[in-house]
Amino acid sequence: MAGYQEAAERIAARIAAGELKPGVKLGSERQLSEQMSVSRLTLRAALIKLEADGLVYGKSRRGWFVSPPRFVYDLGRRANYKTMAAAQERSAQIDLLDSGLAASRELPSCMREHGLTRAFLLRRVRHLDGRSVMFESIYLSAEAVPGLLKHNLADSITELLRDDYRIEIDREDTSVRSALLDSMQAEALAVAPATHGVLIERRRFAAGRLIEFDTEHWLPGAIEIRLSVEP
Amino acid sequence: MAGYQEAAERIAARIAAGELKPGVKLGSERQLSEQMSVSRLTLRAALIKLEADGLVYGKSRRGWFVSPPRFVYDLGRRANYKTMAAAQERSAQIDLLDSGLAASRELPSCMREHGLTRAFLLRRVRHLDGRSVMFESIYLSAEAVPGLLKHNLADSITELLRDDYRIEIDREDTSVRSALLDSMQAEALAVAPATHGVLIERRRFAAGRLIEFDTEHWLPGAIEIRLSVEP
DNA sequence: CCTAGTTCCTGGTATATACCAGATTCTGGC
DNA sequence: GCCAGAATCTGGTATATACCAGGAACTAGG
Repeated sequence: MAGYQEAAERIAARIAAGELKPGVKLGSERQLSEQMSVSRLTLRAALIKLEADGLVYGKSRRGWFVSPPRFVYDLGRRANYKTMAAAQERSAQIDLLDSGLAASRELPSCMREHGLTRAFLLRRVRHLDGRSVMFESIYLSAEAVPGLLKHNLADSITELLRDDYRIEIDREDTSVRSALLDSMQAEALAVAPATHGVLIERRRFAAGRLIEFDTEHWLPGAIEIRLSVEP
Repeated sequence: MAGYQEAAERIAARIAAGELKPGVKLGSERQLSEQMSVSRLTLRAALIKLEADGLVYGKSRRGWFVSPPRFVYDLGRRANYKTMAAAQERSAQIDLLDSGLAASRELPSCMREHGLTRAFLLRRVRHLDGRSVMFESIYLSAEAVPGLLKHNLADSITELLRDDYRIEIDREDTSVRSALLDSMQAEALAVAPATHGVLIERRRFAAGRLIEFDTEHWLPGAIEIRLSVEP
């Protein structure tokens, strides 16, 4: 009786008991598998399941760690990332990987449907307590934000639109689903290729015009999405 | 050069080309792995990745199938499941697995915090085009809905509350995250044990009182959550 | 023609083994 | 004491093999 389910339960129990604290690195896979008398593949299966459940997370070729609490992403409140993180007593950081005009080939179809032909594309990685947890691609209508690249692009885009361009977002369509990370995203987040994640897509409008299209790939154990509605 | 990534791409290409249509069963794992000149484990890894991306789905011990389009779950519109499914031209069905008073041990903590001591528990499975896609556990405050078990529990609970109990939900707190299915849920949905899924939790209030607590475990490839907000 | 029981097939799980490339650690030279 | 290069360790991937229990298909009996 040495299945991955049992191995997962034993590790989960050690975490629940407080024996292993968030951020702590588990031993190496070979080491753990020997300790628990299972093969390395079985141990790996257990870790991958625990990762999907948000109890541990793996950093590619760097080991497995006990997960901190999920970041709570409130779709209702329009607070920016760093403010939300501060409210949860966590440190946040945004890295700009890439910025420029999107090639017309790679213009998202939803922008083309709205008659847009040119857009800026930003690629960013968001960190939480030093860990990279989200990869985002932001498309901004080039007509709406001329000279975008001269601005600070490593902070809240909402605030940039409001303060520098006087654009107030008045509608936001959000979509959430499960999706794989492509190789660029996986590498940027230092996770195994083809890790699965939570994909949030947002279309943001001002005065009926599509201003921004945004895809956010979150590591699945790192986020919890919340929403309060009053019909 | 025979990795799971390449195998996944080849299968994805066949689906994208329309060669394999939604609902169609792929060959057996042994058969496919031989065709593609990879080991069965490698082929399985490819299928599991494709499943996380929503292109195929596995039914435990029954094979792998090409996924139909995701069910679009609009959090904003308060339409019921069957209506939403009909609008998407899909057939929906709800099975009641279990109903009764919840043991006080298994009363969810959020209900206890609201001073509730007794609740009904319903377990249901929702189907889409004949495929089971979601497992839900519904806790209803026993004070709010006396004699609940005499009613039809295989249809919209919202409508039951409104029509039979004159309870109008005026606030709904929703939470979405990634989570594993437990063995009961996996069995009811006919998927492999410890499959990962999308967990939607809802707390529903009427006149400031918690009426209902609901957990919905969706198969990850079967659902897309949408929301439109106008600040 | 329908049913019950047997057989075969399938996916789910487990093992041992191997190799690669990126991270980390160690070590020798300056 | 610092730095660059080498050796080592680690996770990621791939193979072959094996067994089990649930599903599906077939077959024999009514």
